[in-house]
Parts: sequence; structure tokens; C-alpha cells
Amino acid sequence: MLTATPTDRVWRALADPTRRSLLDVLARRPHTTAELVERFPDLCRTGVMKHLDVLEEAGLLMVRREGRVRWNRMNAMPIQRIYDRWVSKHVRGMASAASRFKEHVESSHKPKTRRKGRDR
Amino acid sequence: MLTATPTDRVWRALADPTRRSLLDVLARRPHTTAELVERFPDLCRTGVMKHLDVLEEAGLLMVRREGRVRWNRMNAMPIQRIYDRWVSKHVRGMASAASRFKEHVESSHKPKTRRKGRDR
DNA sequence: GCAACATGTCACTATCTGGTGACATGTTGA
DNA sequence: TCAACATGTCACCAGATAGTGACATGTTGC
Repeated sequence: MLTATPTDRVWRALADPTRRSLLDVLARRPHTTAELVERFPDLCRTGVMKHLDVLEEAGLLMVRREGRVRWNRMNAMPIQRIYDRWVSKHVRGMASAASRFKEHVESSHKPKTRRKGRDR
Repeated sequence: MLTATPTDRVWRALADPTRRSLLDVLARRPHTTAELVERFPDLCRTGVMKHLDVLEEAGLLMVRREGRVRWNRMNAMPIQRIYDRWVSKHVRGMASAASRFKEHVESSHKPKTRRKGRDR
């Protein structure tokens, strides 16, 4: 992927379940790399670091070095961005499609005992 | 990825910009495969079909065959699902005020230096 | 029937991805 | 000082991914 846009890097970063898991952990509080490695026993340290690199490239992770430790902190802004720019319109679209469908069903069914209004 | 969960298939399907683009087109109305191929001149037909396969596997695409044509219709439900199950919690509790303020400023400001390309 | 058409499927390729181990470097504290 | 520690970096590997062209199959309309 030679020409990845910032948005694209976010989507790709989120595509991996391990990375989403890492973000779940980091959402609670910042962790050092060693702490994260300890929390993901299925991966070797190098593997964890690679995931962290991807997250950092996507802007989802902020790194601060402090002596010999490295603090990894989550940044949720890019998630907000993909929501605002893409997810939201398809979620809203669905809501309206669903309500159209509901209306369609209700109007074609013509329940005799029930008025068309929202009586629920 | 031998053990991909349904949710994971959705994330992976959305990771590719071409597929998100396909969904944008399909969100307006269903298209036949030939129509889609025509709309994506950079890809050969086989390439388009592969993307459609991935989308279908993820449940984002519903296919109906009608004679010799195949109608591809979008299903946004899986997007709603990943929003409900993951995106929402990371978007909520983010400085929503801050990002909305930023958006507000940007949209009312009309930046003089045009941003590089709409990056979907 | 049959030609044009839309789709399905297969084999193949280059590159990306997620993972590993080995080794190097900088930091801490006794 | 120096050993333990946390991180950085490199080379390497297997499998997934995104793309292609060639060919097969089913449909349509004249």
C-alpha cells in the first residue's frame, strides 16, 4: 500500500482484532510496552510492537518516552473521524431505510384494529 | 485468517478503500455487476467481483440473480453492528465537544488552502 | 439457432501482513 | 561498574490479499 491516505491507515489499523483489543486496553489507561506484552501472552514482544507501530502510524496511539520505558496512550480522534466521515452516513441511512421499511409494512398491512399513527 | 468471526469479516471488508467506495455507490441504489464494473474503470471485472465476494461474505452485500444479471444491494446492518459494539464506545466519552467544535470551525471557516483530495 | 452478453470460475502473480528469533542500544539501581 | 531491564531494529518466513487473463456457462433477443 504505497499510497495510503490518513483515513485509510485508520481503517487498516482497525481491521485487525488484536489491534482493536490493544485499543480496548489502552482506552482505560496508558500502558508501557512491557505491560502490554504481558497482557497479550499469545504474541511475542516484537509482534506487539509491530501492532503498536501500525496504530501509531494511524494516529491512534501517542507515544511518550520516559527513561527506559515507553508510555503508549490511545488517541480516539481518528475513530471519531471515520465515524463522522463514513460510518455515520451509513448508520443513519440504515435507520431511515429501516423506518421506511417499517412504514411500508405498516401501510401495506392495513391493520384494521390499529391506527397508522405511532401508538406505541 | 482461518478463524474469522462475523464481526471481523466486516472490519476486514471495510478496510479496503475500493470496497468502501463500492458501498458508497450501492448505498444510493442496487447495481448490477456490469454497472459496477463500468463505474470502476481501474479494475477488471474479476477484481470487482472479488471485492463483491468479500462484501457478501461480510453480510454487507445482498445478491439477487435475475436472468443473466445479478443485482447487488447493500446491507448496512453489519455497519450498525460494529458501530454499536465497538465504535460507539470509543467515540462516546471522547471530547465530543472538542471535536464538534473543531468541525464547526472548519466548516464555517472555508479553508483557503484546499485539502488534498477527498480521501474517503 | 446463435451471436452477444453477463456472469462464474480457475490458475497465476506480486505485494502486504502478521508473526518469529537474534542481536544492539540506552537506562536503572545496587 | 555492571547486570538486569526495556526498548529498538533487523532479517526472515508463511499465508492472506488484490489484482490479472483465459476460459466456461447460462440468458437474451433477433
